[in-house]
Amino acid sequence: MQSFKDRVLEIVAKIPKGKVMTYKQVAQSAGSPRACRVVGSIMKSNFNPKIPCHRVIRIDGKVGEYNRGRAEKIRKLRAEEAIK
DNA sequence: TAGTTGACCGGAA
DNA sequence: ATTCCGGCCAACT
Repeated sequence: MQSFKDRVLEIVAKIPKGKVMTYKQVAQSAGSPRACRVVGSIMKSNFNPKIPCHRVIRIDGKVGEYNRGRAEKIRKLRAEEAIK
């Protein structure tokens, strides 16, 4: 039995290149569509290169926050053509 | 065990 | 259009 945290990490790690998922979408895929806040908290607590958290953005299309800086996150997304 | 926190979302002013 | 407030749920202390 994996915790919600592990499940979210697994889903985020499965996000294909050039694709982006919203926090809510990830939370829903993890089993709790209303735990969008928890998803963010999980990521900052489990940041590792296997988890492309820069592909997880807000539902509004904004990048949200990032442990290394939003500019860096946006740059990566643009490099993958995941966003405008 | 209970309380606080938060990389969010949605609605209201 | 932007800004404020409340809610929701899991992790952390």
